[in-house]
Amino acid sequence: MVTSALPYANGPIHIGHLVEYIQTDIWVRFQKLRGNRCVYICADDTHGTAIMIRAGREGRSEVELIAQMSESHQADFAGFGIDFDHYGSTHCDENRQLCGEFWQAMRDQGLIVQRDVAQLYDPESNTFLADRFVRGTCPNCGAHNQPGDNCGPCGATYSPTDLIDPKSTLSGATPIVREAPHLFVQLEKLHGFLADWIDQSGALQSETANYLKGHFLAKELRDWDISRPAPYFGFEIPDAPGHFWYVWFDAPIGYIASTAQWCQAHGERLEDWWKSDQTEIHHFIGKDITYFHTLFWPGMLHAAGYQLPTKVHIHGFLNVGGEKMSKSTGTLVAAETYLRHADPSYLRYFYASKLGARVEDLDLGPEEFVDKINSDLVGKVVNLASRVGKFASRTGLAATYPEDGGLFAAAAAAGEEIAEAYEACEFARAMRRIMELADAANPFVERARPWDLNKDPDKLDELRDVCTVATNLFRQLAIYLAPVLPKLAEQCGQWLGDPIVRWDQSQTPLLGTAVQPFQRMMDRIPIEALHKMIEDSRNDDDTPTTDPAAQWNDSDQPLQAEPLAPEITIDEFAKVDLRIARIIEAEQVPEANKLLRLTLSLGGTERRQVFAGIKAAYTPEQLVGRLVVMVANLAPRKMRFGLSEGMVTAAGPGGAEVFLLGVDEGGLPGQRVH
RNA sequence: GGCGGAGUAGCUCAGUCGGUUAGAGCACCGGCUUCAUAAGCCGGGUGUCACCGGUUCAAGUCCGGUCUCCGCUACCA
Repeated sequence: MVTSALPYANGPIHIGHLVEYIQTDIWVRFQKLRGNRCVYICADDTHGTAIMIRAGREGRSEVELIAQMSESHQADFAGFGIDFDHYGSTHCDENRQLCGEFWQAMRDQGLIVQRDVAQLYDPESNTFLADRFVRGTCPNCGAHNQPGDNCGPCGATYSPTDLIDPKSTLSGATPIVREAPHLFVQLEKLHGFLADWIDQSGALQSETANYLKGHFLAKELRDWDISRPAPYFGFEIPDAPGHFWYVWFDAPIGYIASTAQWCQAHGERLEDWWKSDQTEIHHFIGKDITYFHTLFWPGMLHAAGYQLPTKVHIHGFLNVGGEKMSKSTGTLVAAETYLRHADPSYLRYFYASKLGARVEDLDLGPEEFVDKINSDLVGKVVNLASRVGKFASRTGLAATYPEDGGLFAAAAAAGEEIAEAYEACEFARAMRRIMELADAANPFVERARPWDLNKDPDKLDELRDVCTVATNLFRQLAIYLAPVLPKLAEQCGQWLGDPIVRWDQSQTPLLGTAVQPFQRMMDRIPIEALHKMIEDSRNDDDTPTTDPAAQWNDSDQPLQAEPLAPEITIDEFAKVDLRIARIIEAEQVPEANKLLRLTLSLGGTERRQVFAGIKAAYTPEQLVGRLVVMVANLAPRKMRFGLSEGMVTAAGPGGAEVFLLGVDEGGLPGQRVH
């Protein structure tokens, strides 16, 4: 039983998602090629506030929205050769029923408690507001238009009910605080079980087990808020009318529900797949949803008497060109956009060549991508077939395997090692070994010189022998690569009239058979294709840029990261007393990670001590003597290292990217900024 | 600050149990070749194995420490 995480029905599939689905699909295809019984299950994750809001905004029902989204997801996956045994939806009767079963089990074991929760409620939309649907003024620093859970500028975390002047992003209305009963899972009651499972089962990569032990298991596990009051798009809780299961409760159960549908269609028993110790259960997920799958989910399975995962395979995120993907730079490439510009096999191979079994982010560099495809796949693998293709079609394959200097035997012997790498999800290692075999195969053709043999009619047998060797070496590669490149395996099978269906076909040469006319199997990719893809992707979502004098090409990213605050009056601005100040002392605060201690002079004897979070951006030496702009009438604040009596103005996202505001020539300490 | 990962050729990375002169692919240079998709073959490496110290007959590898980068996490005006 193998699953990938259920994609949320709120947006299209992009190349970041595809890391996981390609990784899983390769592993599943490998298992099947090895003759293992293996079922690959997935589904759309369809519930929650976001879906409800979006459907409302688009003026259609949730059911319509998720149906359309499911169709588009499945088309994207099909385009990349992701071969699910079944693709379902969390919004189905099977799931509702299974959720009820899990719920009852958890009730029976006394894991559920009820408590009132004060939450912001939008009286206009008649909706409780999730954190991200509220914006307001940060209670800590006063920054405007901040989201409901944390403040961008100061990083403070708080509850949305703490926000000053909160506004609903749905209606713009001022939310009211409303108490509503919520149901909680007392996860702490499963603490011992989870600790044992994480420690003993071997289901988790060591770094993940370590992370959980350090961050969650070290203290008491908090109750998990598992219900949402109406209105909510999801399943109503049978014994708590007006309350719905939180989407993260029914989503993983969707794995089982989707399996149930598959069972029904194929005459299988669900128990054999989810309640049998004869069946391995493998989840492939991204690191962002680690704790749902390593704490809540095992707890739920345990409570309901289902089999626990054999392995939770966790992968990292995709970067593009060394940076996080982003819409504005066009690196967040939609699956559909990719397919307009490049062959899906390329991405499958590229990811395979980068993926290991650890939780590590991977990087897609356009140059590296093009190099790998053109050198490895086209130059080495496919070209091997291509260079004898024409001759082989004429001669066919010899009846007995000719002398090849041990090449075929060596490649056959490498099969187990390659298989082990696949099995362990060390795809990069597998690809490396396969390319070594391809490297060894090409010199054979060179030395045998089939093009010379071809000119001499008397040497037809010799030519056939050479073709037999080269063709079989290619076929071995195609078999080893079949999990990654199913299309190539298919092409190879058609060419030689012998479909690739089993791994151990790599151990025996194909002999005494005719060969179909050779057709090219794969094209080189020009780097421009990737540039166009990114260009195209940038245009995909954004309106065309109407740039009259955009000669500086400034990104809109900073503004998006921190949208404009609400309008204020001149009087409100006047309350802020900004002054020019001179930094007369600057020193490190050894215990602080980000802070420098500054002494500012406002001229004369007026001094202020300020702690500024600019340590990563400036050294004390760079600062002494500089004029800066400070907030001079800010209430003093006691910090761990002393009293901070003001604030130095600076811009930038933070860390080393902090830029102090300067003062042009002539400004004097103590002068007010108007 | 805590936890985890990484640092080896211009780039991407192998390097097993400590054991010969530290490797591969790509890129680059020279030659050969013309079957093949301007593909292929042969040859070409002067690397501070991040740094310092230790153990050892022997350290890229083991131990201790330091630095840098990445991820998560905390603190942070």
